Amino acid sequence: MPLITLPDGSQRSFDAAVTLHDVALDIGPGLAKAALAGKVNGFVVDTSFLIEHDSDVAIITERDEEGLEVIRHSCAHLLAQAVKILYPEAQVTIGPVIDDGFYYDFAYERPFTPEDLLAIEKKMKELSSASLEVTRQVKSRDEAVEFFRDLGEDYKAAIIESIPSDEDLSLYSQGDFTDLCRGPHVPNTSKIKAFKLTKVAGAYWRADSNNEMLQRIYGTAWANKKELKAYLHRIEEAEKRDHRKIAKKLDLFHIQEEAPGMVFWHPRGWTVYTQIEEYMRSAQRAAGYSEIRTPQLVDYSLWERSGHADKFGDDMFALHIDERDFAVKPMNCPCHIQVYNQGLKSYRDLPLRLAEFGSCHRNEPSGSLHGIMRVRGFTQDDAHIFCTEDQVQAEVSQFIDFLHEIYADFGFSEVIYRLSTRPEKRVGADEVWDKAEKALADALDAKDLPWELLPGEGAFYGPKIEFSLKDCIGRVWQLGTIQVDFSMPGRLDAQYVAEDGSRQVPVMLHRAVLGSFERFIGILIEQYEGAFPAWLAPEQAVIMNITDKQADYVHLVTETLNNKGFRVINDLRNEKIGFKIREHSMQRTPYLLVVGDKEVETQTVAVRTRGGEDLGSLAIDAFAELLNGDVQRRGRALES
RNA sequence: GCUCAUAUAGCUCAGGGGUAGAGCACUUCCUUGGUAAGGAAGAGGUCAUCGGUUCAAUUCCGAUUAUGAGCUCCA
Repeated sequence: MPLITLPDGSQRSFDAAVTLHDVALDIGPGLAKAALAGKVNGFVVDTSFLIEHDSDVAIITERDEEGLEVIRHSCAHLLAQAVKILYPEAQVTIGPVIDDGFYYDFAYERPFTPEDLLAIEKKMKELSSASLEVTRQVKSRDEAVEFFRDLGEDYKAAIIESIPSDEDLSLYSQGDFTDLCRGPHVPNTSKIKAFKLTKVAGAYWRADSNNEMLQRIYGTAWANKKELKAYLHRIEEAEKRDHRKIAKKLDLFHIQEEAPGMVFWHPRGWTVYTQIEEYMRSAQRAAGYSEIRTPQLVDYSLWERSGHADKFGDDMFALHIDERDFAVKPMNCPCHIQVYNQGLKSYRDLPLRLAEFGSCHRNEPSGSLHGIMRVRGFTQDDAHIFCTEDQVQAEVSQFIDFLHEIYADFGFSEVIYRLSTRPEKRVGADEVWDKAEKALADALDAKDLPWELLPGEGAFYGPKIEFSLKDCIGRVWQLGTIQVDFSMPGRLDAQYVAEDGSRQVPVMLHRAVLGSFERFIGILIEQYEGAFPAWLAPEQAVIMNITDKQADYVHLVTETLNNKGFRVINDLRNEKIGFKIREHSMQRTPYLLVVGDKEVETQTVAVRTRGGEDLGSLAIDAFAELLNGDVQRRGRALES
């Protein structure tokens, strides 16, 4: 006699056990038709789920977040079914839901081509139109292994074998296709109405690069065609923000074949870069850091002592000159310890904060290079804080506040926090790692920040907090970090004299706010779509004449504004004003100043924003004040 | 590093076994025009590199390098 309580609090009782579908039907035939799955006492289940006891029940439709997930998951099965029909030798493996869609990995003798993808998608549409019923059955683990072995699905059998033998497993079937799955799934393939296969790529079996490569097909699926279309449009728009495309249009930098993974900065891009560097320099000075500069090329023995040669050696550029081995520095920390080690330090000197805009080179795998987001030569806003154990948490806490202030100046608010703990390849004793990991977790908790744990993802010398942002198409990039290091100072003989006169080893905090200038600028370009706020813009204003007659006045205004410390250029080309406005608007110059006879006469400039807003005619001083206000606000005020 | 794809003018791209194509940009000339493209003419390429097949390769095949997507790895 189950008594069903619905989300609105209303109750319905039934004489006998009922399926979720029956409950939906009891509420209304429309709902029964729309039902994709349901929630019984908080667990998402199929519409065929039999309710035998009093329960809280909700019907899930395409309008629920969970409904969309069910659709995507079922769409992955639809993909697998289509592939098995078209390419019977392909073996199925796994097919999970991801952001905005799903993928499915197949083992197949050859890679799928874009043409294959079209054929598969066509078959999927056929299967959806065929309205195949999706049914669920339960088997014991051993039965399931046997079932998939008989089908020749060795990967699937291997997956099941790694599940404890006393567990029962659910299998879902549609047509002749059966897959192992926890579920739930849509009751009928016709519920999968709006989907598209997006790309095909290799992916390692069980995510291990030592294993064979499988063929991964990605797709996206939505509740209806309209949402699918909106998604595809969104992706298209996002791709326009790609920092590589914008950088070319705005002449910011380039990368060429002779220096893979290294940036050639052009005047306009370098202006942005140096503005950021100057800003960071003064912010750091105010926060109690001392700036230093250390060598790029250092004898290999230092990297051996620091542990880099052992744990990081494959990623370093090493060279042999005049019978000596050197390496280009991949990190600044060992060099910073050398600066620390000059002169005996007292506990009174701590915390000692040494900062460097340190140029580093790492031989990153060729396949991982990506625009200026992932390069081989980059500059970190790096610093190392030498302190006592007791000072760690306060320093971490202070750093997080500092980082938030800086991100706010750049207009970023949605930071992703992650704590990475000890990796397999590491230096230092486990007790030391325990202490370091706890210090970081405590600092985050004390600020009540939401964070995600990444076990095993820490640096080889210590755990870290990562501060990440997303790029225009949703890829997450780590920018800032703070890492506790109880190991390297000891390895490189850093000491201080404690209050009691004893020699102690300081703790070292590695930290960066922007991470690398290169990556950070890449993110900024995408964030602003190239329209940098005035304080960062390569050129803050351009002054244009209508005819040659105003040229002298334009020169005068240009000089006046540049003398006030602004970055202003002029455009005296023999072109129509509309042409110049179009060009400079596309170059994203914040202010376009037009000068005709009228402006010369009244000693003004006609001000237009890059967005097309007409601010009227302003005296030079008034414009300077306007621009100065923008510069002072930095990225905190949203621009029109 | 792995899988797949791509590489043609400064940029964006078309083409195709036998003198290489467009738009924009560039140069010159005309035009001095008030808020997102004024007009005309001209110049510009060893078709990424190295090999192979062929009477003939920029085109077909292979390797290399770089780039792109994804995987793996990391700021």
